[in-house]
Amino acid sequence: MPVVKNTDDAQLNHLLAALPADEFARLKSGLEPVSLPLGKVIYESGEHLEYIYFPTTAIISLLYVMENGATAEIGMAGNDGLVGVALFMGGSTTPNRAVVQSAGNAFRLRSKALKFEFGLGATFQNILLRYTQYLMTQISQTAVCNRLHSVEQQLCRWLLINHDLLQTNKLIMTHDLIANMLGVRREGVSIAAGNLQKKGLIKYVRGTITMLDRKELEGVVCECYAVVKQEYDRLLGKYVSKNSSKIP
Amino acid sequence: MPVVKNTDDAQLNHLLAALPADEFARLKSGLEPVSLPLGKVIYESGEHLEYIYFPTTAIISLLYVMENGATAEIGMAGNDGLVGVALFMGGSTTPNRAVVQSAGNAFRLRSKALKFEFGLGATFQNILLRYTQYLMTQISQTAVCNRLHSVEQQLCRWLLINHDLLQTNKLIMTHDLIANMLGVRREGVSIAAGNLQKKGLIKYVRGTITMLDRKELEGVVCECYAVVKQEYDRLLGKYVSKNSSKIP
DNA sequence: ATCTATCTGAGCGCTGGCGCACAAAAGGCG
DNA sequence: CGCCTTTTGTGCGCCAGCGCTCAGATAGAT
Repeated sequence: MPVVKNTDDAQLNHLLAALPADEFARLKSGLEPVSLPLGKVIYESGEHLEYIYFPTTAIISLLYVMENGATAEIGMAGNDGLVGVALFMGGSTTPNRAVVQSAGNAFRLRSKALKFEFGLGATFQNILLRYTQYLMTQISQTAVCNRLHSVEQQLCRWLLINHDLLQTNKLIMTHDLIANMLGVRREGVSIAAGNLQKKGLIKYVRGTITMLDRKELEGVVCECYAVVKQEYDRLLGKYVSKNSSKIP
Repeated sequence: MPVVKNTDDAQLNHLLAALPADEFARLKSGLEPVSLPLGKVIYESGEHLEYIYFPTTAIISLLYVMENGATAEIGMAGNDGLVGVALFMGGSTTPNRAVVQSAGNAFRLRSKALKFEFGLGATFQNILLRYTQYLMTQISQTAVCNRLHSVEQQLCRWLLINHDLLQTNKLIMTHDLIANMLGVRREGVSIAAGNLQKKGLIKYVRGTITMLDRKELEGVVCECYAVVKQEYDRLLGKYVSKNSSKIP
């Protein structure tokens, strides 16, 4: 159900925007705009994928779901990336869930068209593989961060990542949902958020968090945040515009 | 410094063994056997890679090193895989270290030959990408396991993975080294190992751990172990022989 | 305006893992 | 054979995060 007919918006996604004209031209007709509501499950763990998604304004979270129902986030993708690497990596699916964390739009592309263009071994393939390596860095850093850092630091990191992907500094998200992402207790998030609020770095009321002082947040966050960000620039900087994650 | 002239041993690596005759023939001359001593650093975090490694009897650990020197393992590769995905993914390097965890042999292949064969888009590419997806699963599961499971369970998992990659049930490894891998205290490992020994599942003396009862270990371990193993079979089962990780 | 569901604050007690410090045991080496 | 290094056992005190429970606050619905 295409909402818009033209694909100009596709340029909002940094990866699509980075493609040479001829490669984009081939993909263009296959790019279907979709609107993604908050909470929508893009794909379920182990379910074969049909489409790859290139978010433009939406943010999608990669969630791991344990047997007992506990969840933990392993990565996130917004207009800086894509969702569905398993399609071109060959596995067709992955053992994790993808959920819309912030409502917005995306373009999706059918598996067949994706694989064809990927198989040409040109820029598209290069960008997709580099993005995948970036995603691995994200996941690795999450693993390490889970092991070694406090909830407060992890919350900071999570807020900053969101801020980078959002077009605003307002975040629609309850403590409970954040707790599910971070894989910790809701109370733990409330306490950590309370501390940040006391320090004047954020402000929140019933499901809306406003980031007030980015600089200070960057002072509290652990090294994990910067490492991942730098790796994005290193891997994809030559394709996407500088300061891709700049916020007004 | 080739130790052996012929490359028959290369068949010990499951990924190389899975290649069609013609693809292997092209790679053959570029495969250089190397002997990897315990503790050797294959590549340092951020250092540009020259070779990709296909272990035959060695086990290599992917270690993340924090600014303060703390370490945590994010993945492991033995004869079931390879080390150096960054070479074909495009990044040339990754922000983690690769260390020999169990001495043994491997074959290495120069970046240039690797990229050429990868670029052909045949089975080799397919296997490498599938292995990379498997590695992502490994890392994801580590992230989740770090978040949600006890040291004892993680130790179990670590022992079982090693057992799968080893040709023996004897493991040369001190508690202290294991602690560095798991990113926990040495004492924590000693206590967890002590418990497992009391239960009769393992036995250890000064740097040597013997696995006595695999079945029981599988009873104690968390779900993370099986998930990763199944994903290997799903992604690469059609290429490598069944029960690739069977131990006598 | 009131009710109700949702969200956040706060207070228990508990436990796993941390940091530190030191003792005991097991090799290795001269 | 005795010294010395490495490895493992043990025992503190400490704290972050967990599970549970309940109260207060807030927005949305009726």
